[in-house]
Amino acid sequence: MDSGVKKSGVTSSQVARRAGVSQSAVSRTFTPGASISPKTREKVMAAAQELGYRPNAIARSLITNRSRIIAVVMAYLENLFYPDVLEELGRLLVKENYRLLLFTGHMDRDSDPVFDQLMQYRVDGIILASTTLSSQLSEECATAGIPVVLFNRTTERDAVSSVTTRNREGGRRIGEFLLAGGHRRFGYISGVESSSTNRDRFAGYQDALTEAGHAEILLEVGNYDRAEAEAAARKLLSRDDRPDAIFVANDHMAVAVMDVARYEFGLSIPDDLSIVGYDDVGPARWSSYGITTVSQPLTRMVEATVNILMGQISSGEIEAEHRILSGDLIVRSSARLPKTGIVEIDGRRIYKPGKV
Amino acid sequence: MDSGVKKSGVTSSQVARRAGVSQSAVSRTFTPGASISPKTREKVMAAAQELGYRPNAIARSLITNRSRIIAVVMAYLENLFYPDVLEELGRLLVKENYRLLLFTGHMDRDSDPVFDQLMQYRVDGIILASTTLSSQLSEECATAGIPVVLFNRTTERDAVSSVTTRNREGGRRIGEFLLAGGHRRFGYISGVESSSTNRDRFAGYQDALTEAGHAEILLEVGNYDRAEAEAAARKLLSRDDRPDAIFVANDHMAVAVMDVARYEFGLSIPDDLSIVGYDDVGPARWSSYGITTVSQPLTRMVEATVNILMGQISSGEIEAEHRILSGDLIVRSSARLPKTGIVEIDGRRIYKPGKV
DNA sequence: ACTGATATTGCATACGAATGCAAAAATGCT
DNA sequence: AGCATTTTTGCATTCGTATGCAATATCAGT
Repeated sequence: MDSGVKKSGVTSSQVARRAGVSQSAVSRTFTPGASISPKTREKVMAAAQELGYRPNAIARSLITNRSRIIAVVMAYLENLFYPDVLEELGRLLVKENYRLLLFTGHMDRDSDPVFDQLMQYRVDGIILASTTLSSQLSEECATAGIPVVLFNRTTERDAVSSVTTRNREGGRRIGEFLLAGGHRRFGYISGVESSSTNRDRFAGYQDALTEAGHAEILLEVGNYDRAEAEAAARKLLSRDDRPDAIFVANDHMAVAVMDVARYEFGLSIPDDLSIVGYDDVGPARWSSYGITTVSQPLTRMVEATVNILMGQISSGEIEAEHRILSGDLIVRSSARLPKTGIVEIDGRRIYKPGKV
Repeated sequence: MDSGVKKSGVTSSQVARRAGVSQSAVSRTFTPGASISPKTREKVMAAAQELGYRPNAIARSLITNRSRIIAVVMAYLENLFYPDVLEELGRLLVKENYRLLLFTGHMDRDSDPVFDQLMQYRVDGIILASTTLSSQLSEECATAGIPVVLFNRTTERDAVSSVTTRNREGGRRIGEFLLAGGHRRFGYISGVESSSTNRDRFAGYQDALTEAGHAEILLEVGNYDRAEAEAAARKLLSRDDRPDAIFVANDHMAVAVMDVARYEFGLSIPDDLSIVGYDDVGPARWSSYGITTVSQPLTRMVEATVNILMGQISSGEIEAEHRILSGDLIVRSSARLPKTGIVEIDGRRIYKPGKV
């Protein structure tokens, strides 16, 4: 019943006794850079091995005041973009010897419980990747002296760090692309209207169109939600002046919109209708969709996020930092092609007007 | 500089001093069920409010020996099934006042670092939802006295709890369905061959077919991976004796297989080729795919998982428990229909042979 | 008002590891 | 060998909270 059983209640003191050294020696053996002779380290390691000892991270954090835990708040896993982010985050954080505490679920007005828990676990940093999150939460965290990074969104007051892409530029490029493709009636299916990402993408789109004299954009709200996007698509597509080009605020919704267009309205894409998305998420690349979309450089975004956090954690300086990356308009088959401006780079077709 | 700043280093002692009570009183105020008078609780609460105090969960776990953290190991987020699981897990665990520590990434042979970290953080329970995980890890955890639940997989030695669905039955039903649909040449694209889930699904499929005299199944390995599934599909579909029905071990791969069949081989589904998947994950329901598939009752699976964990944690008894749920064969449009056996329940079409 | 029972409170200690400090050991140098 | 210097070691304390125990306060009943 207790042959190999090592009901991990093994403490450093027990190891110390077994190895014939002090508890400090054990601690130092497991603390990189601590002063310990090879000989005692050897002894300690042996004893630790036998007893199945692992340092208790909880106790350690208590005294070091570092939990080595990063909280990730993410309320939107249906959109594959976020699982991808999560996976990449996991990879990087592990490399930095950090753990990932995940908080999911929409916590609209009711953000307090989450905040409470973040605080209770004394996480070393927080990544907010939830578009629907009250921006109040981020400020609270920042006030509490915990490094916070907004992922793929910003707030007006830039008191808190963020990592984003040039959404406005992306929206503009989409507008230009559709104009160059000879479209005449433009639609937009929005994400959550208050989200910075949505606002910027739309603003850029609008910029391009109005400059070209196309003031009118048919707008419907999709809230980044599949079902709502479908409903929005139905509304747009049953109009008499049905648009011949729709920019959908992200690929997650664009996929739904394409399905509605094809299977409910019998439209042929891109002949009857062009659709452009945003994110370049998995399904956008699937043959059934082949969505023309603006890519978000996920890996680099995650790198930047982790980088900011690590910097702030080690320096203790929490100065808001804003990393803005850029993506490309990746040309596939969901939208009519302009005559010029498409270049091929690394096997990907990219729209770069003027730079031909 | 220190107006509202509450650099959360606030301790119970500080609150105690402020409230004019002992540290114990503060602790008791925040410990449900502890002996404390309404009056002092009031005082403590007020002081806590002012100082922005939150009990330090780390310190608390140290003494209670409960971290209220559940580790979730999940190495496969590309398959939307798992993000869905994750979201549901988050929901339920939060309800039980537990936090979710996420470990991602394939840790094939090299499972030790993960295990180490699980142990170091003294998690109260572990959910293993990674098909590629060495079954050794689970045993190690169990040995260490931490409740472990395998999610959507099992091991031979049933020393560790698990939650699964009747995969063998599901595979069999798929076989029956395809037979009833009049198919003649059967293919199978497997998941990770060593995974229990894959083995069971295939075994059931095989059972049904061999009983009907169809001994031969054309088999290719997909490893639950999109790219590999595509390759497998190409192999199967370029054969002279191309199958007219393929069971793909999960929907994640089935989607890829459909794309290859349609766009690379110009096949019409289900006229030229029937495809059946497993899981009933999001994309299976999208109009572009409409995959006929066996559903896995995700919500109930997650409930069962959390339920087992909570039971074991509170009782301290770690007796392996196996919950086996069952799903339905949901009929959509990716496979030819049999003449009989399809019933409609709650708006879903389900294949229930014999029970017409 | 007095007694006995019950509800609250504070004291002191424990949890497991990290670390400043001083003692001890090892090392280098002449 | 003798001394100075560096490295290693152990002691004692600390982190923030929970809790057994004894002391104190509260209350009900007569």
